[in-house]
Amino acid sequence: MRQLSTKAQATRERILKAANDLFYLHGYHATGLDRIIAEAGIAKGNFYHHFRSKEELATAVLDWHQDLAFREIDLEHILTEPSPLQALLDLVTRMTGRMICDSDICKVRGCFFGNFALELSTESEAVRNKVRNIFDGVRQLLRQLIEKGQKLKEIRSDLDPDKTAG
Amino acid sequence: MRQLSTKAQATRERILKAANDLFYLHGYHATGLDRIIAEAGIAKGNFYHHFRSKEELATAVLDWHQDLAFREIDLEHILTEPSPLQALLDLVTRMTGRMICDSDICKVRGCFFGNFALELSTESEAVRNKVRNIFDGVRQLLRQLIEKGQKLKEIRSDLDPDKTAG
DNA sequence: TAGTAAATAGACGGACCAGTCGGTTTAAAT
DNA sequence: ATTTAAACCGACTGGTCCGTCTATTTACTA
Repeated sequence: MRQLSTKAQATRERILKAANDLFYLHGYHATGLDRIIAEAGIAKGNFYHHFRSKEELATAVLDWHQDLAFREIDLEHILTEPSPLQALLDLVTRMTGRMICDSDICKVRGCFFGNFALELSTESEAVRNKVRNIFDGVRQLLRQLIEKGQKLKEIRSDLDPDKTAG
Repeated sequence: MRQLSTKAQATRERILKAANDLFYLHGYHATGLDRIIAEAGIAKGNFYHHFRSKEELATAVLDWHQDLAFREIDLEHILTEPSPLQALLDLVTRMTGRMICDSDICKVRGCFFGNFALELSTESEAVRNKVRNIFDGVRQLLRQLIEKGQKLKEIRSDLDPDKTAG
């Protein structure tokens, strides 16, 4: 990754934040670039200085959102929680908690990555792969917690860890 | 509903079928009208003879798909099945079965209505209401089956039928 | 068979789309 | 102070979007 000045980094961050919110609210196709740059408060040319295309922005937003999600879910806490079963429960609670939206018109806004995949997985291989990697990561995390819980006798040992995680 | 000749009905059906497939595969916004009418083998003007707008097509497709789904799920069988528990299991199995897609690039294509809602619920009140009605219908069906099962002692009576259905 | 409305056709328009490009400002390095 | 490149600007392009328009064919009805 090339070096960015703090100001340029802030610009990039504003773009990602704006795109993240708009994509989540209206979807990828329904969100025009003009709307994103208006929200970010920058000009068109500046956007293309930071991103090659809208698709590249999409993948960058996926990364950005993953970081955000890990922070909000407090992955650190999940990994250090001594009881794997408790860790699992916390993890699932927080993950599902991120998919709720208490507005008049919708109660569920779904999984950010899943929504993205639904709209783009048939069009963009880059997005498809990125989403798959993210899901695989979550699956592995779940599997490890299950295995740990089975060793500590907190979780029934007749369950197949991988399948249960899936 | 005004009377339609058989041929016009067939045309309408072709549009619905094409839109249904394309919307499900690529999503609403990613599917242009030109693509739909090409698939249906008709001209633009003909489309607007049958539908006022793309949005009206969307709601019509929702109705159309609901009919299709009820037929494929064999609602008749569900309602006449003597054991409510068995009926419930069959219903859920068939509903989830409709959300699978065995292609290389995706294993899950999700719920047709849910996908639609995700893309359009923030934009179109008509679509939002229609999807809500459909979901409410399914919820009521589930609730009735649960209540029936509880009367017949097939289902634990300490469950709240409405919440469980939800 | 004449008349009429439904059904079909496709060229066209204005809006908006992602993306480009030449030019300007900012800031760091020499 | 001069140079250089990163950062930024916004008008512009070609294409696609949804939807409109006029014209023509089909089919029923009187």
